[in-house]
Amino acid sequence: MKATIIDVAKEAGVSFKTVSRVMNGETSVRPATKEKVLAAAQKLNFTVNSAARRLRSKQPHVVTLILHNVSRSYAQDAQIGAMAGAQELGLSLVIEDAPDKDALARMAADDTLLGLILIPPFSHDPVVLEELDAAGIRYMRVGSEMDSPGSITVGMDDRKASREITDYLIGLGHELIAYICGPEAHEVSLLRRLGYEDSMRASGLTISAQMIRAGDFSYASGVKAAEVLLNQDVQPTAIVCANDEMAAGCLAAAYRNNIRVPEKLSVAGFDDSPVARVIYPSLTTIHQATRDMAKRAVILLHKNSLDDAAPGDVERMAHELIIRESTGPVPQ
Amino acid sequence: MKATIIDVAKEAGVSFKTVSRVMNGETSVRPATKEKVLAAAQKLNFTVNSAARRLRSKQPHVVTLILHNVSRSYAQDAQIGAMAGAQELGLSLVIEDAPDKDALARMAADDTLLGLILIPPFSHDPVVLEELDAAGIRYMRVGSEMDSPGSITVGMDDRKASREITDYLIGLGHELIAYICGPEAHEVSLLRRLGYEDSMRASGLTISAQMIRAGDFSYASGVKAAEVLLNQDVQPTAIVCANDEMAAGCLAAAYRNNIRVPEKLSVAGFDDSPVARVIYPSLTTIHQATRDMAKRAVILLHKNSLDDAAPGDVERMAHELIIRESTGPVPQ
DNA sequence: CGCTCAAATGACACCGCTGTCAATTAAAGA
DNA sequence: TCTTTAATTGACAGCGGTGTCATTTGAGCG
Repeated sequence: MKATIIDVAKEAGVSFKTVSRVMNGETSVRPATKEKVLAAAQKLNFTVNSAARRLRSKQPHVVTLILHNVSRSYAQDAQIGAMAGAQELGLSLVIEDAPDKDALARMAADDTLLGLILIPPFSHDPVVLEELDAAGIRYMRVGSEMDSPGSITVGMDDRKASREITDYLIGLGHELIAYICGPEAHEVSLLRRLGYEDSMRASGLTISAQMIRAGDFSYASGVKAAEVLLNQDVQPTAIVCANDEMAAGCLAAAYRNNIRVPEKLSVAGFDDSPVARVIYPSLTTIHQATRDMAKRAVILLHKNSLDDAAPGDVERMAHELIIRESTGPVPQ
Repeated sequence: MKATIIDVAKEAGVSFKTVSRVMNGETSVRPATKEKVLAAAQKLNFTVNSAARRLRSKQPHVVTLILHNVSRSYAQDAQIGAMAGAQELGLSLVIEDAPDKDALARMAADDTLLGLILIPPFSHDPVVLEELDAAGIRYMRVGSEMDSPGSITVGMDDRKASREITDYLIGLGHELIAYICGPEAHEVSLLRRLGYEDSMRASGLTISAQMIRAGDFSYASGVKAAEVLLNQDVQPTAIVCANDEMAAGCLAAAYRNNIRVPEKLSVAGFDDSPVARVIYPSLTTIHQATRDMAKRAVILLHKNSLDDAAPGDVERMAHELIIRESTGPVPQ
């Protein structure tokens, strides 16, 4: 039988209300008392019954993660990270597909809802954000830099990371470096492209429109863009892609065109998705801690609901340049 | 404000206990009364407060998914599927790393625990199963065929699927078909290899020890096994792998040995993991509905806890042969 | 038509915790 | 040392359901 707050109270020789206070970290408990209670709780292996707590205190405890394309690797990572965060805090995680007006209204009326976790593309969709603000629904954005009144974002420095990976290629001697963009609707697409341009500019290399191709994060779009790049008059010696799937597409295009990677062409990705490791050659890429970001977002959402944090903040997680086999020195 | 059982009772003109009965599907309620209650509940948009229900009725509501290597694609899929099932049933999902004796004892004592979901390799580890049986912990296995007293399994027919994909290659004219196994500790490894052998035998092809190589489901082991196969005196024209990652490794080895796939060599995988689609050439493989299996496992666990289902059952989910670019006719 | 007995319904306690507010204690000031 | 006042602590109700058991209802039958 599981110990209750009353058992602990008896054991510690205080009223059960005091135990409750300690368990909730309330300040008005004398240190000595607190100690006693904690010891008793430990001894009885006590943990609060969250069902009872939820029933009585009407504090919201549901975090809803809004997902659109569940199969994408970052969506999965976000889900897993968010779940870890929720589990740690004793919150419930609900996964919801892009909610319609009706669902929003229901959410706004739901006093158990702590808030939403938004990942791209929702996290930087002005329409969505506006609707949420209008409905008075709290939310936390993952992986977006765009400011929005009253919302915090957990992200990474996409622009800087993109610059780093381009810098790395330049360091290898490359000068004709092409870039395959993500979809324009994604804010990160812009940031990553800007990072590439920052790097090129800083090294005095020319940024040519011919070397920048549109993509949409899909493998197929990577293939297509690379085919164009590899068959134009001035061919790149390196291609930086806005994500790993498109980089995988580049590799496929190179293979079909009999261009060896990395001997004749270097290819870089972004995300460090699972594919980066099991493709040949394995991808040089940027590792992004999507899971940690999502987890952190849940934690912040929870904290935020307690002590109203500063709005408009961005919390940045570290990224890491992962060097693998798909990049090498510029061919002679 | 959310409607309570009492509101519904008033609206329907019955006692709140009757409403409770209806909400729990108890039989001793007259159809006419039930109708009234349901209508009232609908009208007030009522749903039971799960916190209150959990508090009072001490029925277990926690499902724990045992995971070891969270990053594996099937582990992620299992997690997402299990979560979907839990959400649907209003259960809580907890993720736990390989539990030690201590953790097991705690689980056995935890009367909120509905049961465990086990995926490979735990799901067919006799030691683990025995410990669970001894501790009296209910569990549900995903993707394992091995019988175990009192447990049900949700799986697929690995052997048949493996035979199908080999049959497909034979249909393309291949006769020298090699096989790269999964780790021996995994039961599916055995089943999949047997499927390959079934197919070879049925077509009157010789099963040569030289053509069967050990692997461990990792990319690296796929590379290694393929290197051996592609450099021995009698080289295969097709390689069947026990999973996609090893097939990706084969592709890499083929590339390094200048063997074009599928022109000179066909490669088949198993799982239809995300990598199968974004690799070049894309992998012919077996699609396995891991998510659905895990979800189903949760649902069965729940049902099972109510009406003690028949033990030792296996519920099979459909699989599908996915033909992509990595396989082709036998070279002339 | 009254009686019996199972089926249907209701009354009420209580699950384990938190909110409210009153009671107690200790610290500080007179 | 005795108030005064703030800091601690405790008593008690009640969150929204379910379990137990008593009560009412109505179908079947003599």
